[in-house]
Amino acid sequence: MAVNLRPSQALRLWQGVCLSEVNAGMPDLSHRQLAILLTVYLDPPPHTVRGLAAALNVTKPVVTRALDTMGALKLVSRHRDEEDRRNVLVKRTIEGALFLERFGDVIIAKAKELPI
Amino acid sequence: MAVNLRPSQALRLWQGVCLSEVNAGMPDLSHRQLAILLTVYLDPPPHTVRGLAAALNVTKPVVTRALDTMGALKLVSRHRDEEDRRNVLVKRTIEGALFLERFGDVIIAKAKELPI
DNA sequence: CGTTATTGTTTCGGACCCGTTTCATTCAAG
DNA sequence: CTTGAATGAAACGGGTCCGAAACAATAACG
Repeated sequence: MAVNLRPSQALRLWQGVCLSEVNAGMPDLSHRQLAILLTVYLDPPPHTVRGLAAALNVTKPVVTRALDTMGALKLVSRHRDEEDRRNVLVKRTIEGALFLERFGDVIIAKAKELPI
Repeated sequence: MAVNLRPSQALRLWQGVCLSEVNAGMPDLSHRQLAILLTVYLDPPPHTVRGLAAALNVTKPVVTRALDTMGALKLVSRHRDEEDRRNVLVKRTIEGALFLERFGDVIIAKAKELPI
């Protein structure tokens, strides 16, 4: 069944999730960083810096720095590609999976609370 | 009818909208700023700096600076409350309404594209 | 009045993000 | 082997955000 939202529902959903994020003391990831994180977890691997930059239409340093930040938070991990040591492979972590699981739960909860 | 999302749908939705934001060259509003903007447009007025800070559980300078930024973008406007000149009333603008209308359309479109 | 409270703004310091450019490493092709 | 291409990371400069604290301006109260 397709997911159909009305305008006020769409914006209310966004407001509710943004508020949860702010108040939960969640690390403040930029939209670019969140898009990178979600792509790593939702799209099939392998994920390289170049590939992510191309997929999201951002520059490579944006991806590198996002991986620095999210790596420090243990949300993703980096590994050299042993078959082509120029590449860096971005991989998922337990912490990242838990983080996004919780994030998804927030979205689902806010969606369920929406007025009809 | 309640809006029920599955976890993968919720995260896909967020990914799609984040990507649209980044690529559309939309002004980079933080989550706090977006939450403030949405609250001004979705919750009934009047909106004061103090009221917004309390509603979102953020500090007053955060609200003031968000209004600076979004005011420069014409997304909201400020007016002194003539009945109590200590208060500042935050009001909606045409540009802000159009901005959020377009933003809502992006969310709706991404929701409709979600796999079943 | 003069004092206290409330409201919003500004300042300060630190941290982060972004785009561009430059650099180091690694592969591939002549 | 040497040269050139590709990949990711680092450096630079500008801008923004944040929290805490100090600062006006206005109102309320004794």
